[in-house]
Amino acid sequence: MEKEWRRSMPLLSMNIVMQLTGLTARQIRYYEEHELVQPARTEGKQRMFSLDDIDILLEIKDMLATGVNIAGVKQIFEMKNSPAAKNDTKQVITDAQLRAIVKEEMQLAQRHQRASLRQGDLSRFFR
Amino acid sequence: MEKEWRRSMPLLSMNIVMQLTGLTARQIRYYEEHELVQPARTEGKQRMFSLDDIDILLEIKDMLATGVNIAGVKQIFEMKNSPAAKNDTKQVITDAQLRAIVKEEMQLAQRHQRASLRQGDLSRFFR
DNA sequence: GTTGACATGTTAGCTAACATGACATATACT
DNA sequence: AGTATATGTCATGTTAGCTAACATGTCAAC
Repeated sequence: MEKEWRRSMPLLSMNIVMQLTGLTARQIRYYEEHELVQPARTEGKQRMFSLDDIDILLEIKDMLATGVNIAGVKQIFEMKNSPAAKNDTKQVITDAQLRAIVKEEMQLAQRHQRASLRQGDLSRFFR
Repeated sequence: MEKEWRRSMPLLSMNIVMQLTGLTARQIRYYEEHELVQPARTEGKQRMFSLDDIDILLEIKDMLATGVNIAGVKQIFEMKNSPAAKNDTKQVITDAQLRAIVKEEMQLAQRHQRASLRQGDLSRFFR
């Protein structure tokens, strides 16, 4: 309970954070620009980082090194912080639709008419 | 219980899947290449997709449209399927380390020696 | 206060690679 | 027989992520 706010206490300057993370100032600002970190500011607008911020920065560094891009990192962070998000591949096709599709498809195949259903994007029918 | 295997039953051909998802064959193969989908195969090596596959493909399409890249999509999928992964920003810096850092930093600042700790990447000490 | 290191926001530009397209050839379906 | 798919290779546009550079602003110490 005491450690908690100690970790979120903004006491590290840009300079130190650069050393701790191995990131350039430009990179760090870039990540902030994309809302991945929100360091506190002094009255004079200078960034002050907490330990939590450092953790986040190191995580970003990790993921980027893995090949994930900023958009991906953001998505993953959101996923971590939202308790929901647990939905396994949401069901976008109902069984009824399936039956219709397959039936339609078979009819078409049988009639050698690859003209109607087969052309055009049907994805709009789903989700 | 019956619907389950119906959804995972591979019965859709490339052609249909293209219509259903609005993706090109090239795209779908590309995603498979990156192990995001694993469609079944006929004896003649032709892909046969299940409804679950379709769901996955639509999800991929969604995320890519959002700006997430393949690596990100993969990461997110893994995160969904692994029960753990729940770790909020794992602690990479201990309080002891913190004290050392800050102390060191203050001493250095005081002595006007911006030469020792301040240069070099310290990120290797963490994680 | 004045000084000198450090931060800031902004702009401009590089580069590497991601995601697709396109084509060719071979094999599989019906 | 004729379309649909497979696989592989080459090519391409776009843009994400970053560096470099600048002019201005901040902070601590003397």
